[in-house]
Amino acid sequence: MTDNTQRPDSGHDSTPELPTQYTPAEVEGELYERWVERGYFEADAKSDKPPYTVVIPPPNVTGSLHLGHAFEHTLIDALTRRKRMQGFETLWQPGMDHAGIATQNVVERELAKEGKSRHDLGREAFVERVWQWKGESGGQISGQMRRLGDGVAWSRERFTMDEGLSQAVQTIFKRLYDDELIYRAERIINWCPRCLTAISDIEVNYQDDDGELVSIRYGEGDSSIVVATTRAETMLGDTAVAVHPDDERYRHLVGTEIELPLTGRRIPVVADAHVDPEFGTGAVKVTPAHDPNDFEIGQRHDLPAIAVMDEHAVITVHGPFLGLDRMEARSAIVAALRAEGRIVAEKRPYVHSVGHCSRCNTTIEPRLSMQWWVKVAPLAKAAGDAVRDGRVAIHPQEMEKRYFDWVDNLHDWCISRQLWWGHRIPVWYGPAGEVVCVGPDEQPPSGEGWHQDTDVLDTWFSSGLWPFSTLGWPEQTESLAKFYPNSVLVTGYDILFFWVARMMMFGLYAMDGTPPFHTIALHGMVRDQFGKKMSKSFGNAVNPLDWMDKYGSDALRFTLARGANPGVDVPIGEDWVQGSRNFANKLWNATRFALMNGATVQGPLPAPERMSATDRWILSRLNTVVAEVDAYYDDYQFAKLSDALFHFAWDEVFDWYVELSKTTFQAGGEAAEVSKRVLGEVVDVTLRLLHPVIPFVTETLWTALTGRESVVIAEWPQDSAFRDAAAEAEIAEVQRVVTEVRRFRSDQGLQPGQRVPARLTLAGTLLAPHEDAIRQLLRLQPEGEGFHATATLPVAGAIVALDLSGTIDVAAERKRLTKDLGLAEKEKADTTGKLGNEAFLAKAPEPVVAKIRARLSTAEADIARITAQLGALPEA
RNA sequence: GGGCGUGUAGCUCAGCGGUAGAGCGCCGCCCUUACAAGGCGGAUGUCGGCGGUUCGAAACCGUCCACGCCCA
Repeated sequence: MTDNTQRPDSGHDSTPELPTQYTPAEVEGELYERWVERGYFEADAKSDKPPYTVVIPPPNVTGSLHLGHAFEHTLIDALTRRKRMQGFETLWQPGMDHAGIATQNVVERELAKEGKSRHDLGREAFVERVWQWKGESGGQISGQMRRLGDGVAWSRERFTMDEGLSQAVQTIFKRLYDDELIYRAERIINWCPRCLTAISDIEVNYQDDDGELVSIRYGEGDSSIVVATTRAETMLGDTAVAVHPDDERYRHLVGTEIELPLTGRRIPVVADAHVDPEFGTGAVKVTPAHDPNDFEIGQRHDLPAIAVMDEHAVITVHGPFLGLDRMEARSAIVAALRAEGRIVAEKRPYVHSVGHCSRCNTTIEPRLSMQWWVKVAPLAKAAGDAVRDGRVAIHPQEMEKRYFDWVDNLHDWCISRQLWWGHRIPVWYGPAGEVVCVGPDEQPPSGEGWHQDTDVLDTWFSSGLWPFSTLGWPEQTESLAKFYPNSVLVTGYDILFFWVARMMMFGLYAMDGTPPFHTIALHGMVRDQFGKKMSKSFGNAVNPLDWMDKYGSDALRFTLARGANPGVDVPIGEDWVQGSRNFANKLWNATRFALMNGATVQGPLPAPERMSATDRWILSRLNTVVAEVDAYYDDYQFAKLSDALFHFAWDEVFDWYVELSKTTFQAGGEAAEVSKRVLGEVVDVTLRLLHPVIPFVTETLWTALTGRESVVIAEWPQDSAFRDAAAEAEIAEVQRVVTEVRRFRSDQGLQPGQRVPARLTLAGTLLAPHEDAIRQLLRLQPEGEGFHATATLPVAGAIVALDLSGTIDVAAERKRLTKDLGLAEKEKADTTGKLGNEAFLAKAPEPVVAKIRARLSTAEADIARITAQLGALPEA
């Protein structure tokens, strides 16, 4: 790794020329390429530094960078850049997942344009075609991550379909199979009739749709029962009607058979405790092959399951409805029933919750089918326990509840997909009904009648292995030994159930009970500037690349970081990005000022005795901020740390320290030399503190200031423990007097630049050493001959007398003073009231009482001062 | 239906038991030699409603109202 020492050619005899405005677009790309070339982001498994490992929840190979990625990556990049500066061997692992359904969809659409389907190509050629697509147009996000500045170890980039990761998949499948945690079973699954595959429960989105609720009379006369349904087409597959066992209305019918309309079939009436007697008529139709609840009722009562649709959700039952799509069939069947006089009631629209495919939004068709499953109970138990017993921490902690609710109530996970793109299930079937699961080092059985399962595995089956498969598992690699477990997983709370739970289950299982990460840091969703969800259809989605082009990557990153409160959604608007750009520009110009005035980082800091109170104040504050920022980082409080740095840099360093130092630099001499070193220190440390969040502008400025190689490999600042409360109090007085007099000047309508003769009486106050600076900041001239004070402002024990040449706006001044007097009197009344309350005096802690006493005496002093000033004003 | 969460300045949000804050926006003055992507000054809130606990409540408890999210 490169040594971060002074470059020989970077003497400070000549000040580097910086333009007056910062143009990010000119430098960002070049800086990033330099960082990568120099290998700053690579991680060495042989290093003796302590490891810090983060995996990116692998983005989808079909995707491109959106604000959600930009947000998450900003947080991860900030964490890892700081750790790298702190001397950790830092690995941020990049890569993508193969996104089975999404990718297959993309390539099938391409084929469709050529008038072909995947079946025209055949499986092998199709998969070949997908690889070709991936090579040409997949993985755009990798390039876009460079734009953002992500410090990832590119040489380690992985893809879930890589050879090594596929080995990992086969290995864990075999182990789980041998442990009887993977099994094959026929159940009702979520079927997408467009994607033509099963999907898992969490890939189904429920939304309220307008449907119809139709009440149908089954049977005849006294033995008829009315059932209500939103899915009339499934009645063709009904094999029972169910009622609650305690329901008096139907007790006499339980055990009898009634006729199922349109079919001529007779079906039993069964009693099942799961039927809600309060809902509708209290009787439900039972279609075991097309509804998960009905399937269970069917199991309990040994009912046949009659499938009435094919994989496209087209009716397969012979008769007038054969070949109709499920929606067409619904209308046709309702019409036929109506013609028979069997429709008792119709409610339309009937709003109810309907499942949709999260990939294509097609309505899910529950379907009875043979699939592969993971038995999650023992795995989920372990995943829950790891958090319960504190081996894994969730930030913010409130999110633990959601995690437990989820892992403690997990259903078995359907992992087989009827796709061609993905990891093919390593199970072979033999001619005599043999089933053989094949491990990665084994030869699959061959010969007459043997064939491999045609399904592939859920993409999450492979991305769940990501925290260790990327490190070479199942091989016992150096990287695995060095970098597992990961330090932290940073991801959105919406992903808790997707990747997080799976990574936890697989990590604990595969790595002998070692969880995949110590900490799960959850962030919110990016929203627009009004807090609305971003969506293409709503038209408020933003392409982060546009904002990066316009304002720079740093501006986007800083805006996102400033909004990042743990687990809370972050709104973002262009105005705010602009504000962040302005901050970067301010930083730029402040550093320019420092360079123009000879700020230096050479040599040790002067001893405190040699420094002015101003120097000691800013160093005291600087160290306080270092400590604050560290605490916020350790608690994943990105908004807080960004805000602390923003305010320290702008409100304290730029607005006050830099302004105060101007007087020092003008005067020259020893004090100026000391301040040059202090200013250099303050800017240097501030840039290093900001670097993890805004890497580009800080790199440019820091290298210009220090002449060193790169801030990426600079040391993270440490709190030197230097504090100077006296200096802080002294500068607070300076700020107070300057602000007071500025306010007076503004009220009096004086132009900011207008020089005013003044007499300052500062003797005996903390302000005495600061007369020059105060005069400079307030544009006060020395009192010349014929000085005549027309306004006298007592503040902080000092007196500032101004000669406004006899003209002062008495009305404006009286108005202001009256307002201040009112505030002071209210303060006096409030505090007097509290101090007159014996219960308060008896029960409130002493520091609080002391504080109230201090406020009272301040208020009284203010009242005396202001009253005197008002008395001294000429009559209007 | 079950669970979680949120209502604080025009907007977006911090604060979570001891003087109501920030960013952006707004008003006024200013191109003061680092910066107009800037400087200085200013205005703005019965902290959703009602009860309670407390010496003291934006904060804690109860309740109501209004939103939002997740799960079924």
